[in-house]
Formats: sequence, C-alpha cells, structure tokens
Amino acid sequence: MAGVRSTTMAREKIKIKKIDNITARQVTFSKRRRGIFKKAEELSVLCDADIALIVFSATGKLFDFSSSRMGDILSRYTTQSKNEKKRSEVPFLQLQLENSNLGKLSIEVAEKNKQLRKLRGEDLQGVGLEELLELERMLEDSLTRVLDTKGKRIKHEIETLQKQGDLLMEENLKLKQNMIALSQAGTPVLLLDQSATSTIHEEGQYSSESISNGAPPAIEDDSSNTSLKLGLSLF
Amino acid sequence: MAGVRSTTMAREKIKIKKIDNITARQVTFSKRRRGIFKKAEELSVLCDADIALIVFSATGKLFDFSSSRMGDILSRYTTQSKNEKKRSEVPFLQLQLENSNLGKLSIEVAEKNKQLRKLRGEDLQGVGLEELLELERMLEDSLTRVLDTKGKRIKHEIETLQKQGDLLMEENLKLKQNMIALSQAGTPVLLLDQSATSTIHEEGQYSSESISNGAPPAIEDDSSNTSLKLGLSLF
DNA sequence: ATCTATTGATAAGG
DNA sequence: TCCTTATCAATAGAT
Repeated sequence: MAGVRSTTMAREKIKIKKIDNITARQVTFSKRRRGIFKKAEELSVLCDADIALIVFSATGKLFDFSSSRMGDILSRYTTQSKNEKKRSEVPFLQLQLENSNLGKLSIEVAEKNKQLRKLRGEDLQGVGLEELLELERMLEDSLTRVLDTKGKRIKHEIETLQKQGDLLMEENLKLKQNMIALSQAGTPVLLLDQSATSTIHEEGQYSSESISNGAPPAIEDDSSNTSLKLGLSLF
Repeated sequence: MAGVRSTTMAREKIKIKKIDNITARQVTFSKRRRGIFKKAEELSVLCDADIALIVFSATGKLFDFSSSRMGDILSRYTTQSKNEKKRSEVPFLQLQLENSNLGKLSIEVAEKNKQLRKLRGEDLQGVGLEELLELERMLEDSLTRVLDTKGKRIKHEIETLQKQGDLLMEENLKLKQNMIALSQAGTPVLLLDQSATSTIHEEGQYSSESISNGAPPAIEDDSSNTSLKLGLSLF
C-alpha cells in the first residue's frame, strides 16, 4: 500500500504497473517520455548537473538525452562507479564483460525462440494446462488485434480506391462531354481538352494508365460502380 | 522566448537557468532529483521501457537509476547508437564489442522481440496487408494447435480422473461392505481394511485429503458420477 | 524536513 | 500526433 503511488496525472489516478492496453501504453510512453526528458534538461540547467538519460521503448526504439557529450558522461560514470563499490555491478567496461554478455544473450535468444515456438503452437509438449489456456487467450487477443488492423487497413484501402474511382468517373464524364462536343462541332476527334487532362494528372494518384493508355475512352456512359472492380478477395 | 519555460513548480514560476543562490540550488537539486528518478522508474514500469539515468551533481556526486542492469543498458546503447549515426558521438567503447558476436546477438534478440510483438499483434504499424493476412493465418493455425493440445490434455485429464473415481468408488464399496459385515458381526467399527487403503495411496495422484482427512467415509452409497466433481470450467 | 499555494504534468477523449 | 480539459502531482518559497 505504501509502494504503489501515482504521479503527476490527471482525470484519474493510475496504478504504477505495466499498462495493459497497447495503444494507451504507447500514448503514455510518448507523453511521459517528453516529460522526463524535459525534467532532465531542466535539472541539468537549474542545478548545473551533468545528466545522461537513455530510454529504450518496449519496441526497442532508442531515445536519449545528455547535458554534455554522452560518451563523456558514460565514461565518467564507469570510472566513478568503479571507484566506489559497483565494481561488481558494472563490469561493463571491464575486460571479459564480453563473455558474460555473450552467454546471456545466447540464453535470451534461445528463450525468445522457445516463446516463438510456443506462440506458433509448435512446442506444446511440456506445456501445462494453465499455460495452454494462457496461450489460447494470448492468441485470441493477437488474432483480434490483427483482424482489427486488417479491417481498418482494408477499409482505408477501399475508401481510397472508391475516391479514385469517383475521380476517374468524373474525369471520364468530362472527357466524353468534350469529345461529344468536339464531334458535334464537326471537328475531327483528335484533340483532347488540355486543361482537363492536365488537371487530372496533377491531382490524381491513380495509375496514369487509366488516362494515358492507348485506348481512347469509350463514348458510352459507363456508370457501373467502380468498387465492383476492386477485386478484393480479402475477407 | 522559446527557450525559457517553466516547470512543475509552485508559489512562483522560475526561469530555467542556473540557480545563483547555492543553497537554493542544492535544495532544488535534491527535490528535482527525487522527482526525475521517480519519473524514470514509473516510465519503465508503466510502459515496459528500459531506462538508464545518470546524474552528476555540480559537486561531482553520482546518482543513478536503471530499470535493468546498468551495464546491459549502456552496452545496448553503444551498440544501438553505433548502428545509427552517432558513431562519432560515442567513440566511447566501441573498440571491443565492435566486431564481436555481441552485436549480432543483440540484433538477433531485437529481431526475435519484433517477431514476438508482431505475433502478439502489438507492433502492427508498418505491417502491410499481405503480412497481416499471413499473420492471421499463422495465428489461426497456432490457435488450432493450442486448442487441439488443450482438448487432448483435458480429455486425458478427465479419463484419468474418471479412472481414479471408479477406483475410489470400488474401494468405497469394499470398505462399506467390510464395515457392514463387521457391524453385523457385532464388532466395533475400528479397523479399516489395510490392503484397500494402501492400494489407493499407491495409485492415486489426487490429493491425499480425499482419503486421509479426518472425516471417515460416509456409509451412504454415493453413486453420483465422479466427473461431476472435476470442477473443470475450461471450455 | 514540512507545509501549502501554485504551477506543471498528464489521463481521457476527440 | 496534437488539442482540450479535468485532475492529480511536483515543487518554490517560507518556516
């Protein structure tokens, strides 16, 4: 009851434990990261302190701040901590830190591989019922998130295509009208209206084939829904 | 105008510049140092971030915090920043771990973590539709395998329990018959059949409470289905 | 170190 | 990510 308190917050207190919701966790990370970096700089300026702050996000992204050159602070740190008592805690710069880290990293890699195999349901031999249930939950959550993301992406894809289709139809209509006008005027259909085509090319994101391919637009009014041509067999 | 902002303060705003009064500076240093270290720990816990914070006071005193082992974070930092562009900024310790296997392993660990996060649906930002569909398939396969395994395990569990239950009922029957025989013979009910109880203890995996707790078996014929007592809320 | 009036940081929700 | 707002936390100044 004494250890877990909250911080500079708002709207609601939160417990200081890993935030479950991934999105919320990312948002909080961004906000608080900014906050702590600001604090670090302020402290260094106000009190003439030398500060190094290194933050790795859960996704492995690196953020850092140092009031002077990072290398200087870090070497000063290793030197100082060595002279105190942390010799053992910071064998960092020492000689054979290499070996220990190598071993640990190897173990970590092995561990990650095991987790991956479990998540893929490939290594379920020694897994107990409890862990199986946990795996099931995790996989279901993952599937949900993947499906959500997929849905959003597909929706966006469709909307984009729809917009492009609408634009194309609009432009086609203009072209047809222009051509009709030109043919009715008895003029040979050889020229396209410059303003119309150039406008299309400037604003459109769609493939230029739609306009500039060899086949000239048919005169018939093609009002079929563009979305029917998407060919999305994704659901 | 841009540079001079204020912080979490009170009673009065202060400019973010070196505090002149020595005493005030020391006091502020103490207060804010506590604050930023608290923030660092909170950020690491809330967002599962790996953080190193090193502070040298103006007098040279060292204060530090790290969410995991300082040496690990610092080496990770040198490795990572090297892979970016800060090579020059951190000539720090690049010498030895430079071309070692350390870097490779670090990268491998990072890679595994990324895969894990994808599988957990946590890192879907840069993932394309194709990969999403692949993820979906993989997760569904995994779920299927996990569910299969779970089903088999549960079935086995149930069968085992059923057998144990049958054995128990059988033994109970014998016991009851013995007791009835004994009581009918006018002999005080004080002895349990040795061979029967020892057999149960040897074969059973169930809690010993079932047999050896203080309450002697009831005489009434308990023929309710054993599986009803499994308490499996697993489906 | 404590107290408290103030300002700062930030959780939620768009 | 940025904005807004309601709240909670950090802290400047005084004791």
